[in-house]
Amino acid sequence: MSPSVLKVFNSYTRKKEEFIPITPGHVGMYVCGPTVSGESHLGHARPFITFDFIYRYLLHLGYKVRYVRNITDAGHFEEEGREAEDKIAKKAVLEKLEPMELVQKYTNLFHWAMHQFNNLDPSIEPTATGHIVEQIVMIEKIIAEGYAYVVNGSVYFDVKKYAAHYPYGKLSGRILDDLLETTRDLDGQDEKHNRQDFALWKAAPEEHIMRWKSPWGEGFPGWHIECSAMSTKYLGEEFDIHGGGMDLQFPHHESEIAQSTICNKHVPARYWLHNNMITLNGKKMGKSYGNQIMLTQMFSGDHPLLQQAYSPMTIRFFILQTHYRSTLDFGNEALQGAEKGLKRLWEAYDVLKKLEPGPGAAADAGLDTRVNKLLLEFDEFMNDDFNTAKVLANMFELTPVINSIRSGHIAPGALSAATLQTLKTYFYNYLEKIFGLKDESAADDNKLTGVVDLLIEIRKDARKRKDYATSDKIRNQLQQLGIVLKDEKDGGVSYTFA
RNA sequence: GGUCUCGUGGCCGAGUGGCUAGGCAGAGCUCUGCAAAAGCUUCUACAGCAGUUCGAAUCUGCUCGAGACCUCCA
Repeated sequence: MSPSVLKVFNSYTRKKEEFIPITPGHVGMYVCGPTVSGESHLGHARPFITFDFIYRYLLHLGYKVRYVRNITDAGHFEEEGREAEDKIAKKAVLEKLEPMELVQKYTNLFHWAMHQFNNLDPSIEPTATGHIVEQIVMIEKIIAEGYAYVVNGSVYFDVKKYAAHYPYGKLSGRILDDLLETTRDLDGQDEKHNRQDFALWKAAPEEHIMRWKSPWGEGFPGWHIECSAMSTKYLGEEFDIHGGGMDLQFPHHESEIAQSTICNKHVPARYWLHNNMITLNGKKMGKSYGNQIMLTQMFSGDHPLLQQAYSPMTIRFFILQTHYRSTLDFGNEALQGAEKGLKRLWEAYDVLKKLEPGPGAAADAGLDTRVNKLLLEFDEFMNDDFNTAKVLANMFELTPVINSIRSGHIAPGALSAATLQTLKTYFYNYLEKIFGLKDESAADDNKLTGVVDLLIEIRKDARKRKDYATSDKIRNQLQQLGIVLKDEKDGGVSYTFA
């Protein structure tokens, strides 16, 4: 079988393309991070888990990856054209907190959630407020190039002029004329030459707390410029992958492209990857829809729509079971299905780790071949635009094989030693290294496992004496504590912590 | 209104012309002191209509339905 190459769906060209990094062996990846003006909800989990397994897969392929994910802590306009209220400043007033205190609080919470999900930390996590100077420099350059204009201390990007020379709207499939017709009629837009122009810098009104000095007076940066400035600074004028949610395609990413094209003469990234949304009853989960479930609520189960708590790994697995470019509908039944499926898969993985190869060559050549084929497909599926769903399907097909070897339905020597080793390697690589799943059920307390082991010994003795009352008592009481005992056929006992 | 996407069995979801997706739930059987787990077997699909084709969930058209973006948004 010829080794397949990584192909990714590029939103910019709307095609699956072979992934070829600009610098061989190295990958620069920028992913739009959170706005830390509030708590993260379930929808936010999707992009960060998605780009985490993409990051992990690139590492697995042997690339040196610089993964940059920003923290948007400068806030944007709540309602453009109106009083230009800074989202973060406004909330801070409500909660009577310093803006940076609020930013820190939600940044910490975000980091905590990311670690719950076992997401790897990005290589660099720059903040918008820490890069005001870079943003100002970039804006000056755009003005110098003639693609931005200053009005009353604010700076706007001239989209109309840009569109006359460059393919504006290519990423989002938009036509400028359509935008002209359909852009909402908002108040106070008189500053802009054209409605679709966007702010690079906004003059800060008196009450605005977050403000910085600039050549145009005191103000704060527009939303899109931060990503352009920070990606350019850390990844260069042209880098490999730019990621984010599909809802950022327009206007955010389209604007980034315009800014970078003027400043750097390049579309910033070669491959644009966008994950789809998590929906609730078919509707996108989001603040404005009022249908969001916070991550802390997911983990605790404390929400009217939740029948139970769902662990971070359950959510991660739930997301992995779907292709990242498909919408994923939230539901208790679906989450519970994911929880059980993950448990079954993980238990088989635990069994696999302990399997010893049988003597000699594969006793069942047909099975041996089938197992190898399923394993090799893992790489093919991942190379085909990160099809984690198909990899997991193959894992589930291998699960009965693993369990059958353990239970004796399949002879231990049915698989060759080499195949068994490959099986172990692939499961480790995919489950732990690439998919980033981890065991949540394990007790992290040696004393506890010692006590459980002791109880199991006592129960074994009881069963030998056919003292089932005692043995059942031990099993039932432990179960009430969330420790589930299973009698194996070979006389052993395994247990899991709920 | 404009642009675009989607509609798969009880639930979640793979899948771009022919071959079983997979998970969860349900049913039966085997194993087991009992239970749990596991193994084996099994029931529900491709929104509707028409067309292209030897053959379509997969291509085309229409109808119905849902959603996304056009404003902050993962």
